[in-house]
Amino acid sequence: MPSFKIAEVAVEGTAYHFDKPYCYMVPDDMKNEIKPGARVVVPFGAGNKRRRGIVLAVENSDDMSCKPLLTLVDKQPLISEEMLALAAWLKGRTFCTLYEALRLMLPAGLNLHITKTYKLDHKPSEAEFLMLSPDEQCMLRYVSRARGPVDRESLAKAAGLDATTPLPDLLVQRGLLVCEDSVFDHSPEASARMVRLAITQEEAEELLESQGEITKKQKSALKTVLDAGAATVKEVMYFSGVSQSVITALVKKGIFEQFEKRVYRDPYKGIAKTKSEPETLSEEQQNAYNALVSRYRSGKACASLLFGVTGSGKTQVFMRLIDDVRADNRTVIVLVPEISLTPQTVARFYARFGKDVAVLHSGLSLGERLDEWQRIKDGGAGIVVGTRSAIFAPLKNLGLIIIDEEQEYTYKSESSPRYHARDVARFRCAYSNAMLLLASATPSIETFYAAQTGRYELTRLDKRYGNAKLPDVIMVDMKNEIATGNNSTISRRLAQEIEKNLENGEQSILLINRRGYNTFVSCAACGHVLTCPNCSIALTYHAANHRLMCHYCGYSIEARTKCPECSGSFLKYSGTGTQKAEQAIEELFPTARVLRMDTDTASGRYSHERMLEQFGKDKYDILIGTQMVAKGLDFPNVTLVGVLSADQSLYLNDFRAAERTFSLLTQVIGRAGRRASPGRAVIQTQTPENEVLRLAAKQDYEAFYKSETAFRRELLYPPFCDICEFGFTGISETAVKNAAHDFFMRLKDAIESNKNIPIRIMEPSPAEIARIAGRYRYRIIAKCRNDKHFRALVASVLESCGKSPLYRKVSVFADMNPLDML
DNA sequence: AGCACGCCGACT
DNA sequence: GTCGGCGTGCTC
Ligand SMILES: [Zn+2]
Ligand SMILES: [Zn+2]
Repeated sequence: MPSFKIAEVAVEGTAYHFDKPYCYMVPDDMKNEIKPGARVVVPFGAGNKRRRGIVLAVENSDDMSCKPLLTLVDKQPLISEEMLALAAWLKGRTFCTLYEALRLMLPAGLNLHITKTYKLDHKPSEAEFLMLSPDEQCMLRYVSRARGPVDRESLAKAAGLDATTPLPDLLVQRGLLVCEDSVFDHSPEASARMVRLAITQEEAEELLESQGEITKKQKSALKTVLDAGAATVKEVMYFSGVSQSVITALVKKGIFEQFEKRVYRDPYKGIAKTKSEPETLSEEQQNAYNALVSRYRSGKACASLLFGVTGSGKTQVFMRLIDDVRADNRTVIVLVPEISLTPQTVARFYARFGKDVAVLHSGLSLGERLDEWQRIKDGGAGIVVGTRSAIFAPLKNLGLIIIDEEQEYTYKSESSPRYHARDVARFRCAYSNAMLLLASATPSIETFYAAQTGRYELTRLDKRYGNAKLPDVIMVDMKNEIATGNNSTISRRLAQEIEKNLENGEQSILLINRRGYNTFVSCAACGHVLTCPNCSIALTYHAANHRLMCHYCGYSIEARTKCPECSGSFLKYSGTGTQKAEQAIEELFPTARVLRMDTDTASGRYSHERMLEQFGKDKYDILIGTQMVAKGLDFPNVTLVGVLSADQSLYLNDFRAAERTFSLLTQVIGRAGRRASPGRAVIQTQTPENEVLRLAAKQDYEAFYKSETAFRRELLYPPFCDICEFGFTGISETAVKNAAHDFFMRLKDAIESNKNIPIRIMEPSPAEIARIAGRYRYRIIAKCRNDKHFRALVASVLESCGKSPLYRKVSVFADMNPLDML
């Protein structure tokens, strides 16, 4: 009987309910080269649209019913067997599609591009040509001169029209052009772009004066760039309140030009060729290292928690372990939160391990990222340092995965595939019999629980370097402050402490968790709160650009003085953000050098870092900012930390609010005591008696852990159960609501017929933020046990609802153990 | 998500 | 009689 080669392919663009490996016939000319892990292009669906795919397996079969592959892109597989298995695992765990999972494992630069293109159907006759409009003639001439098929945009451009013109398709209808999908191997550059004037300043000024030459929004953007000289696209959007399309329009008109500023310095530049010697470990470090290395030597997959306060020298322990693992010729992944992945961190690894280190993070250009990825895959680097997605680095023979600051939320992906890097790390460690090492001073409750119950080994490292003392913590009751006539966001006590620091030439850090100037604006007459038209979120006033902004969808309008509801002219601006706090401090201490740091001041890739560096060099007295000031670099001269309001993050409607607040406060308070003389921390709150605040003040993680686990055991929250969130979003509220209700019924039915699966589901409800960017959001929360029975139940419900018309305009997702419940 | 197939209304 | 509405089902 005849036998064919059949390839099983993960196809792009499938929905969950019809995602599975699809079989394709392998044409003879690809027979010998095709291997699992290679990219292919396949025809899919009734229209045989070309789609990207990844070969999962190659088999012999006599089944002739399948379509043939169109293109085999790679002769050598790009994705290893381990990663193919990981993709299947991710699908089972996170309810994504196979292709979505596989995409995580390839750098963006290897994404093929399939574009609709046009070419001549036949050489047009003179008569045919003369029948056409001048624009059409223009296009036809362009196509006949081109070497290959032409994409829509260049075609439109050739005739001086914009890409939405229907002319190309009209020419197809008349049988002059044919349309096809073409595959391009290299993607256009990503969008971290800068713009500057492509015309002279005088011309720009003339344009601003002119009538009708450019639109009002374009003028606004032009003015911003004229003032700034050059700016990132993001900055222009922020300061002129326009969307990206306005800027691209100006680029197309030849008024702006785009250029790429290399924000990254050459990673190897200035790094000594000779490797730095291992530092000697303190006794405590040595003990921790001994414990960890003997666990690693077991040769079995295992996991450890290194519970160590910041500044206890975790990194030296990591490096010694890495030495051992590399000596065995096994490889290492080190994950760090985005904010800690600074040139200093990187330089430390380069200095110690040289070119054996590869760095993967979002600041690399597409090309740089591809180069590093290739180098890792080829075995040119055995140590990968990076952020969340580096967990998919194409290393072979893994021996160790380190996740530093393991409680950080950035390790959980917020979009599909909704994976947690920690879980992926566990998979990879199991596959390679490697060790997983989690490290933190304030581990997630789940992780510490696992360490307490023996699933992870617990190793401590709790002496601070040089025996630095804990800071004195002063709680300030803001209720008293208001009662005694101080309405400022800065309490008298905090002001005194800042004053002291200024006198002594010591530095202070102030944490405030909201950006902007005022956090909301309301009408004194009718009480109307100004909200974003696309989101159920109050608009924030930004003084820097005098606009009201939405932090969720980017919407902004010019700040106003009249109520849009009742036209009343008393709009109350209230709530304090970083900008207002900065102003308050400047008014209180006019001579102090104040640095503000939030996502608005720090938009360039390295600007945070540069700001922190300046602060570290004593160029400023006071640093005010959001979370980002709590993490990252060490500042020996900081002796005072102020938390302007501990309350808003503490009283969020989220069972993890306490954990998150504790972790943030502990980190920021810890910043005040990193040298011999003890520092001070001032915490402003309406509830000074709150236990979480008290324990954070004492930096007592274990007491916090005890009280928090008691609470979670009582009310059944992780780690005593798992939580699965089902999310529903869409433009129409009734459609979203109906879908959520239907899903709820399906879940109930499924539970009814699987009585042995422990689940508790809540009625569907609007999400905490009921609408974002024009989409309504509903959700169902389930308390469950994340085992294969439960996952199979979820998978079957998701599959069944994909077929129902109720879900036509609604997107549905399942998120296992989401980290924030907003 | 797209696309084809199929079964009812109103319009030449 | 048939053109086109969109409900239903399938994607190797
Ligand atoms: Zn009003
Ligand atoms: Zn918005």
